[in-house]
Amino acid sequence: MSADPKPSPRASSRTTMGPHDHAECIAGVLREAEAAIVASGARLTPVRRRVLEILLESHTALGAYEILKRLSAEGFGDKPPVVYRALDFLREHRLAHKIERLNAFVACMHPAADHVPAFMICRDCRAVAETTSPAPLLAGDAAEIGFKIETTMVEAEGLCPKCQPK
Amino acid sequence: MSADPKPSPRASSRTTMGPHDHAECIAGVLREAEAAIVASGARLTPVRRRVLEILLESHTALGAYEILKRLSAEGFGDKPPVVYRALDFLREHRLAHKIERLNAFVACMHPAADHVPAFMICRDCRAVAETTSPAPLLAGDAAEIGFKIETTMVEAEGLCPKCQPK
DNA sequence: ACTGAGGCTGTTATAATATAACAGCTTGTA
DNA sequence: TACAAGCTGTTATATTATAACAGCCTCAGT
Repeated sequence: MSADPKPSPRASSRTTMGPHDHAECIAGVLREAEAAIVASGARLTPVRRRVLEILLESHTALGAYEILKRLSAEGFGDKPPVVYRALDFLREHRLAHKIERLNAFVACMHPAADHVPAFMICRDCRAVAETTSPAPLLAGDAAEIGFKIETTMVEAEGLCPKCQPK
Repeated sequence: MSADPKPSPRASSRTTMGPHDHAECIAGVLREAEAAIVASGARLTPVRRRVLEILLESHTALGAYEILKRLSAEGFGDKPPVVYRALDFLREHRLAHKIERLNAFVACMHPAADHVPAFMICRDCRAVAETTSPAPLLAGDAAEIGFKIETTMVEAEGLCPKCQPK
């Protein structure tokens, strides 16, 4: 772990839901992301960096074509592979996750941790809260049938505080 | 619970992976499915029943267009809405699940139980094992931020016993 | 500075997945 | 019989994603 001028907020409290210092949040994640990528020998190029920023700035999960629209408005390419490639890169480096349920993407809120992502997805506004999974899910069942788990994801759908009826 | 001439296998042991009496498996689930649907006042029409059977017969998750191909070969409609509507119906009645990760569908292996589905998905052959989730996942985190969970799903990807290298 | 290798960006084209909207048929009921 | 509800089938289109190739940028070795 590198020295951190200001301690970043508890990883698990980083979500797009509820009150938080968004700018600080973004800066913190970007710092960690940059460090992780450089350490791995890969390059956080302008498109890739911008896609990560767009995801970080968003309070909801974004579809690929939504991200693409913003990229092309800023002078980057406007064809699907541009955004899908950047997303693939970010996902390979664990800086972004795909919310399968929405066919949409979010920035990872704690890139430094090797974790099993778990999401709470608002079906109304698509806000997404990421926490890490509380337990080695399914490990017992997997062992029982000889299945070898490589990645796990938990997706819960419901209503975020804002979208709940009074 | 209704009287059962032969006790069906333990619900959690019903998967498309590993050895089991497939015909018995299918018959058992179909019986439970039919009962649940009749009880709810809905109708298990020929297309719907056939889609459920196709899913039950399969040892892997099936894409909608794959199911549609089989339907149309048997004289049912050959347009996407035909299969998507049947799948929607089955999912509403908890007789089928969508594996978001694969954009594919599987029959529910324990339709009688109100459960949080958890899947182990082979990335090689797409076999899917369903077990019920071991715990009220995320409940603590959800309560903490005021998120109201409606449905949860766990998807683990990896290699099934058959597809693992020796 | 030159050059080749690898990797990144941008493009064309197309594939795969999914839904909206409407017409006509079937089924149960009065 | 005749109506209402709901199911099936259709046309058309939207949305999400990938294959394949061309050109450019970057860096290491010279």
